[in-house]
Amino acid sequence: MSPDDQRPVDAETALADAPAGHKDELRLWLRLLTTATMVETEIRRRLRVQFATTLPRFDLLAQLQRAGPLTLGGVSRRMMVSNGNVTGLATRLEAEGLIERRVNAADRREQSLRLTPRGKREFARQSAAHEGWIAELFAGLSAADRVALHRLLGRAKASIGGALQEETQ
Amino acid sequence: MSPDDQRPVDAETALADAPAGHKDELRLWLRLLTTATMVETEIRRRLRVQFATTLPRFDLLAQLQRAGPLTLGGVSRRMMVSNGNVTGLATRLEAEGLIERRVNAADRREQSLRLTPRGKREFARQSAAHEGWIAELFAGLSAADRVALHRLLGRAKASIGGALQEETQ
DNA sequence: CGCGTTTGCTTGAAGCCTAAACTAACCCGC
DNA sequence: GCGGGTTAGTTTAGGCTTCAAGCAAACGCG
Repeated sequence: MSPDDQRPVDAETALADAPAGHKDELRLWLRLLTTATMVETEIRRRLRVQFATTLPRFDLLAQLQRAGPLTLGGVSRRMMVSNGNVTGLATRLEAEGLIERRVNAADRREQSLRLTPRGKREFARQSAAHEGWIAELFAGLSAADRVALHRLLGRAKASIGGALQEETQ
Repeated sequence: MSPDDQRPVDAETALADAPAGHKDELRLWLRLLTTATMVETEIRRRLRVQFATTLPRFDLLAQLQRAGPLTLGGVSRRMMVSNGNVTGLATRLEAEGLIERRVNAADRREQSLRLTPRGKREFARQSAAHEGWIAELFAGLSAADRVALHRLLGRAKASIGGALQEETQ
């Protein structure tokens, strides 16, 4: 039973010790994933304990705040999630009185979502805290490193986007 | 209402156009998140269509393959997920005949998970494909960029880890 | 020895998420 | 106008995930 090391071991550490091949890319991917997961988990935790909300709810409010009234489909595309997902999320947020639905008279298939006044207030509080949390988590990175990282991630995104394109074609 | 732009818009593009403050870090975080999400979504999709499996299942098999027999708790720590999560995952994988549970005679609270022969074969196939997919997605990045990105992500991880530490103390 | 604590795992309730099937509304061309 | 195709949104089934509560085994210490 391998007395089993008890300290927390992150996925990357556990996985990265493999032989040769494309292991280079694999290590990069694991580190990217681990980093994103660490931040995401912490943000979810803080949203839960400090605001009794969740990341998807917060994200949906953020879309409405920044892009004005949106259809469900618009939110779905922006959040990169499925249509059905947004339906459920919107239902819950509406029930909580943070957003409201309004059917588009000109095209009755569509409905636009918008923040209620209460939703605006609530999101403003959450958003300010959120911005601070992110700043705090990345504070250990120099400004130059942040810029460099941002640039390299841009290239990574382009690489991935390109690969996805080719696949479709 | 708002004829609504129809092209896909990723979260980052949609969110990053905000005023001043700690927006620097926020933009970095959004790009990091978007990049990771793009890869993850594609990997999930390919696992589903090519192997009729899911990412968490694959990850659990990967842990067992690379770290030998593990307790549920060991898997939980390595995968950075909750205990209850692993219970359900293990139940499904056991039902599919890919792993087996074995109670530790010396400590009957513990049970070790290990791959069955069929699990080993299945994972070997999936793993080879997975490695290729990752290489493909990051192929547009030069070796130098990959190294630099890996290094910067290491610093980001350290920054985040540090912030989490302080919080606890 | 015995009792309180810790540890490993399971359960239950709730929410998130997807793909696929479906409904309703719109559009287009005849 | 009307039928075929498209688009917006909902529903359903299934899986993933968490937290919190709970149970049983083991530990530790008086």
